[in-house]
Amino acid sequence: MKPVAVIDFETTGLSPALGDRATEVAIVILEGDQVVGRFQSLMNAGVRISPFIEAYTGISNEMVQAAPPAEEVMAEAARFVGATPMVAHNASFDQRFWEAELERLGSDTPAQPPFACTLLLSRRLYPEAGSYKLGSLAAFHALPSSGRAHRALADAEVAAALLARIQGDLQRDYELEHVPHELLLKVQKAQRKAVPKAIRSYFQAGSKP
DNA sequence: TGCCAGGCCCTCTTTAGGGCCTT
Repeated sequence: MKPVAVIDFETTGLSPALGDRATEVAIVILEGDQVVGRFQSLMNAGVRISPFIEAYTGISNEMVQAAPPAEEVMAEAARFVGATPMVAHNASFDQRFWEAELERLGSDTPAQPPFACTLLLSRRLYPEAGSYKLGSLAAFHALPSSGRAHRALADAEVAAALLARIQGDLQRDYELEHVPHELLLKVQKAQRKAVPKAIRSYFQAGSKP
């Protein structure tokens, strides 16, 4: 069973292109349905946190001022992840911050496959869920909660539990031994009704389950 | 100067608009 790295960022806002920066990162390594590694750190990017964000995340200016520099934390996070394929909830958000913060390091980082996304996968697999917020999906699946929502490690743990659920459901429904990252990417890219066809074509193309 | 996300997905759609989701 190959590991995947489930990541969650807390940030000062929605867009690194508009100057927003990461304030906290957490990474959970998942093998099958088992968590085998965790990384979590606040980071100091030298930017102010707005009152809205402070209330939303519980991360204050005092907390990040006491944290290690963002470059140091991101370098350590990159070493922790290595070449492990990555997953996040609404992954386009976390992937943008991952790439933007790593780009600031100025060093070469290993090429990685695209992030798999538990939000896109849930839209494909659970059309009856209604809401696709991380907390709503956790309630829908009765996943265990682990700490304060909107803190990086708690959200990464919930996203990892959601991914384990998704992988388990795919294994059961399609009689798979395991669910490769590449298959998750195929499924999240397919239209909802085309998911079974996408899975069949993945294995007919010569990939082994 | 002032303003500013980006991508997905549904529908009263495709020569578009608006809601959702992440902080």
